[in-house]
Amino acid sequence: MPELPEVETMCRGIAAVVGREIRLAARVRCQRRPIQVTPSPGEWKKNAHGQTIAAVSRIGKRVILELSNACRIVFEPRMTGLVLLAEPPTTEHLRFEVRLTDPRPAEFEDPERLGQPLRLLFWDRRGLGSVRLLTPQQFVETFQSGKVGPDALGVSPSQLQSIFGDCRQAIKPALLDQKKLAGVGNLYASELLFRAKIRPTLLCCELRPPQWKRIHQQMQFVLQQAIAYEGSTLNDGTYRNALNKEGGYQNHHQVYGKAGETCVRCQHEIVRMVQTQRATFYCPNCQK
DNA sequence: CATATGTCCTGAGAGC
DNA sequence: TGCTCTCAGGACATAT
Repeated sequence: MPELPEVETMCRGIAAVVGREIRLAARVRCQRRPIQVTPSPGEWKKNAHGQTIAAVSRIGKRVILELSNACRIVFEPRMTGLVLLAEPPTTEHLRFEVRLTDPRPAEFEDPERLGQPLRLLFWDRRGLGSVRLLTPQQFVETFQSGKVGPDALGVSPSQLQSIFGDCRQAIKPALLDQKKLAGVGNLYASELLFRAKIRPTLLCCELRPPQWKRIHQQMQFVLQQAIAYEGSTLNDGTYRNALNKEGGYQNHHQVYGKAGETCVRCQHEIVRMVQTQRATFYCPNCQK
């Protein structure tokens, strides 16, 4: 479930692609039902092949490659998508490949691949993700204001309050609305509200400035710390960084997936509930 | 417009 | 052991 920290880790992990030229960018044939790849192979050839990757960036939970012709390649991992420079976890779910010019940086040297170009891969077990090539105009239309909210790591406490303050939704499902705020997903929403000592069911319009300040503070803390640990690899082992290594933040979760366990602050039992069809974990004693 | 629900997908784990 | 069923949730389409 790549959220902001996992997608940021992917971006950092593929920084070596910047400055390289795209030799080929195409779907990989696999036995599974195909993921969404747009536009047509002909358009990919016209607008991606031969272009240099000018920059790697992130918009919310998407990885963006900016090309020298100002087109963008957008990777959307959704539930199980991975952007990799290493060999994928399985060849079965390999979906898309970007072949880049040599030489590769030394840390990616693999004797078995000598003489082959550096490959940037998109792997997706469940196949809910997508890969898109957007023209500059399409890129602006896709991400213009209103389509995606400000980044969760770039907002101020007062901005947070102005985004959510009038909302009559509960705070936890509201945090998941990417049109309001980009980057927070189901796992980190529970974690940050626990640390902020805010009950997930409180309506946004009931929250006061001191509470928004705590939410802001713990949102920055949790997301930054999760980035430092290269994201969370849950028990299913799906999430990996760009070199196919596990993240480490799952060892620092305090409530997510911990129903029935003891609260680290007050020893009360952690509870699982469902809000808008998503699991929420919290401590009923110390989240007021 | 705001908020809620249904849909896609695979594989792990539960229960019998 | 081996089968069936449920569940996980990101983003979008559709419904209220």
